[in-house]
Amino acid sequence: MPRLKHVPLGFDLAEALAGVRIDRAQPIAPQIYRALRQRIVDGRLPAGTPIHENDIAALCLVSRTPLRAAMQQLANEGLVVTRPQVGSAVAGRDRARFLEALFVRTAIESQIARRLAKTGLDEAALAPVLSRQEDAARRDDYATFFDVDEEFHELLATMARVPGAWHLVQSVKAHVDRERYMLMSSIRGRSARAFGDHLAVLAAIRAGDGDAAAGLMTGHIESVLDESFDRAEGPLD
Amino acid sequence: MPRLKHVPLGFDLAEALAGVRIDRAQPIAPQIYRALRQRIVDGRLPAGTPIHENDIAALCLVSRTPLRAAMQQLANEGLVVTRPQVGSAVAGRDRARFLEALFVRTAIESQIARRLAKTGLDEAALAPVLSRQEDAARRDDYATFFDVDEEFHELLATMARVPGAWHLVQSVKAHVDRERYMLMSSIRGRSARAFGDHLAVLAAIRAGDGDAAAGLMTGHIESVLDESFDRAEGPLD
DNA sequence: CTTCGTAAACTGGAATACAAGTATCGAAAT
DNA sequence: ATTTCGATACTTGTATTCCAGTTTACGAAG
Repeated sequence: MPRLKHVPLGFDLAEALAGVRIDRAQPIAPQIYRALRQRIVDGRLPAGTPIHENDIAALCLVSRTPLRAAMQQLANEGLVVTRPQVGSAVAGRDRARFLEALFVRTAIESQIARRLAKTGLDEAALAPVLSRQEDAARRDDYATFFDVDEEFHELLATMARVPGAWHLVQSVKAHVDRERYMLMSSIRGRSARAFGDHLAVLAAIRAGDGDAAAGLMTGHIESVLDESFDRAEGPLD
Repeated sequence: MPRLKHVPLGFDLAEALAGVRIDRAQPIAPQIYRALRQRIVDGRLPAGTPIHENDIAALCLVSRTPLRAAMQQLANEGLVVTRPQVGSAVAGRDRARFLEALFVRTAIESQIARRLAKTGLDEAALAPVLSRQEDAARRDDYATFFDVDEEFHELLATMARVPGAWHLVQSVKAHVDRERYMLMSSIRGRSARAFGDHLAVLAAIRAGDGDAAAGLMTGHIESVLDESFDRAEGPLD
């Protein structure tokens, strides 16, 4: 049986896909997509894990059709690699792709910061998100800060009237988030630092200094580089 | 029969899809995707054209399965809108989406210019593309200049070591290209002007002036705005 | 004549069945 | 013993079939 080997030791696929609950009343493909994406990002599906459409479909109790739709989107984002008539697998962590994702994020989000410096902020919409961030930062709870951070950046894109740009950022963000998840547990005080970054960016925006806001945003996004990427350099396919 | 009406008068779908030739020896879905995308961009499939999967599949002599894969990608890029259980149609021209696409292009490509100002250019790879541009510009042949322009921008992304970023730009570029196709025939000397823009950007890059290069690139990309978008403001769905 | 209800038919979504291609494993020959 | 050739089995890709939801059209009633 020419199944792709290199399954990371006694790794149980069923366990990794345990918590997949499908709401049959809603479109299935996006649900499968989100479930797989989340599991790839947080490491429950490590790089190199073979993705056999039949197996996954059976484990998730869905047919191959919606699964394939999800797989195609995943492949389009570079999260899985699929060789026709051979098989698919979770894409290996690739430094070049990671740096590209970082490039795209900084390019788009720094431009968003620049624009907001001209157009101004919607402080009313910002306040609740900031308060949640402050709370998470105070408790140094990076797991929830992770989610609130997402909210924050999305809100900025919405305020800049480019929600579609945020959609695009999300499609590459997975590669950044994979690294962030690796680093999450090891760093202390990381939430507080990120929160500080946010406040600095906002201050520059309020001051109307577009260049400064863009630079601070770039630095904030690239701060993930500070915590040694190389340490986690895993094996590539 | 609850088929989506509003077919643009006596518009023949079969004629618009006349030149679709499928190479059965290669994956079908990408071929269908490219064919439809091109026809939407160049106007052969006008905004609002209903896309009935059965009809299209029959006209292209393929099954619905690969067609649906193409449609999903098209929908993801916003080129077609699909209401579940109702039907799909070519997306209407949307000024907001167009401006967003422009925003993303300028954000990424100006950043590419900035980076190249630091890292330098690969003049050897650049030369042939430039010569083709000059030739097209001299003949004021905007149709072929259109293609060479594509090459140029892609080459810049490759030289900046972010080919994936270009892939992302392409996914939004369709919305910009739709406008460009509208304006193509009406403007004279447009190729020469665009070529001049390119030379200016390259000069700034060679001079190592990142800010200037970024600004020139932004101006070049946004030059499509000069030729009155509003003139072609079509009906929205 | 207008409005509401019902039914039919078309649509997209999912599941199943079929075809083509490749890598692996084994056997045979050198 | 090693290398090469062939068969087998598993994979993705494509086609076909089936199902459920929604909309529109038609008819009846007020």
